[in-house]
Amino acid sequence: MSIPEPVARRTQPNADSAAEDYLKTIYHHTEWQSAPVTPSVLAATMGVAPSSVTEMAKKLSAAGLVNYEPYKPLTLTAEGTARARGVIRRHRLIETWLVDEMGYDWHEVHDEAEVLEHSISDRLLDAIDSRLGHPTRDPHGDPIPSADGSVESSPALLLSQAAIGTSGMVVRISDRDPSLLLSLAAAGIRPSTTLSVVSRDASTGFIVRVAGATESDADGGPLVPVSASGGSSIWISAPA
Amino acid sequence: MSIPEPVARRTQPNADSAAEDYLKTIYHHTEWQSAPVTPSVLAATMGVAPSSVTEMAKKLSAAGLVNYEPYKPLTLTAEGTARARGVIRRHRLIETWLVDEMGYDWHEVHDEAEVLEHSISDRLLDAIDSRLGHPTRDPHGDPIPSADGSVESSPALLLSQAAIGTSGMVVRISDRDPSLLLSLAAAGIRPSTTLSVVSRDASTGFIVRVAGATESDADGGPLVPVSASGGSSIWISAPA
DNA sequence: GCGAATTTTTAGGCGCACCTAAAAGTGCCA
DNA sequence: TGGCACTTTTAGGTGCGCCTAAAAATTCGC
Ligand SMILES: [Mn+2]
Ligand SMILES: [Mn+2]
Ligand SMILES: [Mn+2]
Ligand SMILES: [Mn+2]
Repeated sequence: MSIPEPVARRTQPNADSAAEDYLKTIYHHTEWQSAPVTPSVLAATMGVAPSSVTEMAKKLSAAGLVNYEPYKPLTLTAEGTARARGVIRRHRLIETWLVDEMGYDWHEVHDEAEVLEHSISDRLLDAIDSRLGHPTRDPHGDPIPSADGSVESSPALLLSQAAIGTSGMVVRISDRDPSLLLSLAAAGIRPSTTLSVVSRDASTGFIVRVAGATESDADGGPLVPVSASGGSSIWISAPA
Repeated sequence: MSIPEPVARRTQPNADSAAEDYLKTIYHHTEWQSAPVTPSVLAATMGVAPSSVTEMAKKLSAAGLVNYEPYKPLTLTAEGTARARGVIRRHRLIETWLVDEMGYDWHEVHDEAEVLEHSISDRLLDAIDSRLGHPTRDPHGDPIPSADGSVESSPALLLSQAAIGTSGMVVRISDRDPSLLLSLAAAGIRPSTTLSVVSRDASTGFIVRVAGATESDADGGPLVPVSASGGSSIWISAPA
């Protein structure tokens, strides 16, 4: 007859996933290019109003995660950086798991990871990490921060900033645009593919030569067009 | 120089996970025992104030998921039942996955599933379901609703309601109390274990005899004490 | 069948993460 | 150096899911 136990079920639904997304986005902006992260930039990236950024900036500042002074760009504190890397670690391990074990293709994983990164426990994250053998790169070539917070950074060059004739290995491709990922996969372009820049035109886009999987295909594989926006989504290894 | 794309990142954090938990809890109350689900009962189970239940009841009623009339018990509409089963399907498949593939023990999975049940996509749920071979029972013996919404129900008897001398197979053990699960596992009691009720005392608890894994151990295995609350957490198959 | 105890609903608030509109600050450049 | 465009902050407001306290309805014991 006992009432079914007042189970303290209120595991708060989603903790502070909004805050986590702000931290992650601030970190992201400094990860590859490093322009100052102003409220307007952050607002545009996150799809919120600038005033929302100001509000959150104050909260994160009060929590010691963000350095905020009115009218100045936002930066992460050491603690904020650590937290951001934690979220990114989750995101990328989840993406890797989805591709390696759950039959997802690389263009399908971003949105799922965007949600799960806030829900998964440390325990489960560790289990995934172990199963995958502690990977250091996600399916898009992004480095996976290690559990202790260190990140392997490889210097890279945006395709849009490479001179004609430059060649290098694809290091990383932004996972934000699924259709780009789909078309690049079709063209055989993935992290570790070797490319060379054949032509570039700010408006039209680029043409790259894709080296075959084997080195034998010496003087070049197929020519592939890459849109202008694709050019700002592909990083190649910086020439030595 | 382009601003980093106004990605419509607002995948709403957690959809309506609160609503899902209400539906699930209402369903739960009718799944094993069927007392009327009043606001006070629901409030106690969910750990919220009764007034919160009334409010949510109105919302769910407006959404066509719950039948609500002031001062009457809540019931689920057909649509509400379907939704509840969907959440429960997610919950139990996640639990099964955690135990079968991720190295969790059965007493550790409930809380993780409580969160993930609201975050996982249909796509991922299907992938998990396939990997596991479309299981029909979770680690605690609870039936997993199928994708089309049907549920296999096996008539069962609460240990606390079984007469002395009754024996039967454990069909299901509530997953709400991890410490109970831990001690039952230590005593070798799991779904499909055969038990017989040796003694019962409403206040002290119960003593059950656990049959060995093999039938050979005919006239009985070890005697195990079960607390009073444990008695309301273990279901055994109803005698034929 | 009536009053008291209990349950349920209503009323009014709170924090969160968002918004729009208005005010204030910054910085460029004529 | 002053004006003006642009950015940022402030002010005030919304919906959600929760709360407490008070009011209303129901139920139960006599
Ligand atoms: Mn996210
Ligand atoms: Mn990625
Ligand atoms: Mn839940
Ligand atoms: Mn279970």
